[in-house]
Amino acid sequence: MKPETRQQEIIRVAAKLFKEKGYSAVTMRDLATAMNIKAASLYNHINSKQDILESIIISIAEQFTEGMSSVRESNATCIEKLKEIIALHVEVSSTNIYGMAALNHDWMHLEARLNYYKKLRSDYENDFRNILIEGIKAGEISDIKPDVMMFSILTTLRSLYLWIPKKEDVNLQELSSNLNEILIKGVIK
Amino acid sequence: MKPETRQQEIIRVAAKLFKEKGYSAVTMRDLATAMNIKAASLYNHINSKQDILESIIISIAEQFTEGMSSVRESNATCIEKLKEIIALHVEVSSTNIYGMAALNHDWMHLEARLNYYKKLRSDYENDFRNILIEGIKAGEISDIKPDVMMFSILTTLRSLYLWIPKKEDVNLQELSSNLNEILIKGVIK
DNA sequence: CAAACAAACTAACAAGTGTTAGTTAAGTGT
DNA sequence: ACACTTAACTAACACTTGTTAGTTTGTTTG
Repeated sequence: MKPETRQQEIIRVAAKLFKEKGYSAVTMRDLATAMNIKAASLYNHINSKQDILESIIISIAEQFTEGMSSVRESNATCIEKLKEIIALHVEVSSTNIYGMAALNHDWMHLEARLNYYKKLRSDYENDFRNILIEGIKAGEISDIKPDVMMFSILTTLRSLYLWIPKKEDVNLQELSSNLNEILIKGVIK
Repeated sequence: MKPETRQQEIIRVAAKLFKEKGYSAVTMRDLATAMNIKAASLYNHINSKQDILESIIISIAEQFTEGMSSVRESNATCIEKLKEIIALHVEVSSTNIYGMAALNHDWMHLEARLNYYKKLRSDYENDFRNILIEGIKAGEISDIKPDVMMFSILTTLRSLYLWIPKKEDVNLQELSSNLNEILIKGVIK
């Protein structure tokens, strides 16, 4: 493990502040104070406030895209695929607690890369929906509107970042298996 | 139905803008433009930007508190109570699409009434958790960590505002019953 | 008609915004 | 010893922020 660069450190601290107050409410002076330097000094390491937000969000979005690509190409059953998706969210969320907040709350403040982000998200949702539709065809999954099922599962998974840090001793394995129970048993026939 | 006062109209339009960009990113000039007046003119009707946020959030939070109070005092089974909670969220969310966004994203920007809001929220969650715990004792509900179940159900319900407006012809009755299926069947033993 | 009110306006302010320019000082590699 | 890099600084910029003061205009009410 290479030590964190100053830039990465700034981005990490920024993500934490963004989680607490939201992107728009965090000023470069807030960020500088949290780093114990002056606002102008930040610009030795980063290009702009926008850039910080972009690198936080896009990096996570791409992790999800990659993860979904693995799931898509596995030849597990649809229920197994759902479990893989749950594990993916637990993994990505637990290693990006602060970034997930920015992704969920502040994606609309992306500018140059807004459309790219939206494409990643809608592709992800399409893959998700297709898994559900296949599962319904195969008789593995309840024949309820796939969009409602997807919405229900996905909003829970997308909000994990709110939840994981609350419990002192989150056992991620246990959380994953609890979510498997709760989310799947409502979907499986 | 009395016609909407100018103040209510401003608050309604503000909620819409808050949903799109978040409280902090919406300026009084944005709001004024959306109302087709000048920023200063807003102050004939409202006291401050803060006040707008407060009245949006607190009003909804109190609707949930009231609704939960009905549920608490009914003598239905725990599963029935869960269904009542789902119906409550569908009802409140569908009639406050924009306000729900502010409640979910911008509650931390409440100032004077932040603690009041937090109390309402934690009381609500305690009532919710107690219903689950009772249900587990009574053998109606799976013996999984109640907090994880609550988290899963509640984040789905809290995100309804993101979902409802997407579908052109949301049949709220149907949505409610789909959610009953999906959320409950994963919890019931 | 006169008084009161509702709802808009212009002008301004003090504070805060992201960002740039230019400088300094302490290491690091040759 | 030398240039290079890293990481901080001060000072300033043009612009935007929420908000206040004071005024004008049309409508309602006594």
